[in-house]
Amino acid sequence: MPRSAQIRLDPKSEVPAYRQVADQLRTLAVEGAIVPGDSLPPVRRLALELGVHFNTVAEGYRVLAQERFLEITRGHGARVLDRTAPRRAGPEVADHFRQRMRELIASARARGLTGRQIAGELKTMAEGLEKP
Amino acid sequence: MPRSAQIRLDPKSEVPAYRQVADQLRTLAVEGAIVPGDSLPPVRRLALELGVHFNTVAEGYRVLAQERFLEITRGHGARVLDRTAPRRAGPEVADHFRQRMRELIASARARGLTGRQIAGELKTMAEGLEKP
DNA sequence: GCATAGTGTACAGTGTACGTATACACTATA
DNA sequence: TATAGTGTATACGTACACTGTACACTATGC
Repeated sequence: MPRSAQIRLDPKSEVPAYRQVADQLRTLAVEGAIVPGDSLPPVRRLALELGVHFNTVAEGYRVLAQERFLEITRGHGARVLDRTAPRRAGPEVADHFRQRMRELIASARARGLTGRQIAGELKTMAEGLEKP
Repeated sequence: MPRSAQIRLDPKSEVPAYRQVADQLRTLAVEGAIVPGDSLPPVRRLALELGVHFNTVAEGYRVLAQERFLEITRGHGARVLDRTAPRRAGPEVADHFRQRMRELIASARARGLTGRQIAGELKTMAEGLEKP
């Protein structure tokens, strides 16, 4: 894993630590910051950096292994897989995405972000997705 | 609460039920589907509809009451408040929003949604935010 | 007034999830 | 083959989610 691809845990978050690890690694993989063939740090080393127990990191790795993002082998470490793109998603995936997005936006507005600011963020992300 | 403003729980979700209640009500409030002065259903009735215990719904109501979205009074019920807009958000709110959004997008792509599809969703929402 | 129904609240009990400690099994390498 | 480095398995303490039940407060009809 390139040094630039750092992950950070938020102790105040309601999301459990092992899932933060999984979420952030998945994001890095999808965005191409880590690519197939890359080796992830050993659970003990990453755990030390993040300030948690190595079993917590291992659990995060296992989540991603189950999603076919990683291949884990004893004594060898975790390696990023060349994940075959899943077949076209059904409508429930888009529905779920929309709902979570609505909630996330509502939460941001409730915390003082304006519709204008949020719209700007969304457009920036949309552009990044269309012209990578 | 208008009948059109339905909320639904996903039993398979990793998000606890009481937080699903809070998240969805917050979304409805921010989007204007429920407005100041509206009365929410009694916890026992909503709980029956959702298939959970009324204390679970009550906990969700309390989350929103703490955020100043609701006023709860014994024997009276829960009423939507005229929430004064919070002062301008600091940069950490936007940062947090961006990060969560990245993870949400990555998760959707991992499930088969294409960048094109997601970009379309984002644009639609951005437009909805700018011209309400 | 008073009884009664309707409302949210408090608190204890149960099961589950999270994070940790520790011992183990497998692999690489000298 | 010895040893260090890797992930795995299991047990345990703690906190959390949800429920059951008893309670307190308010509204309403008589």
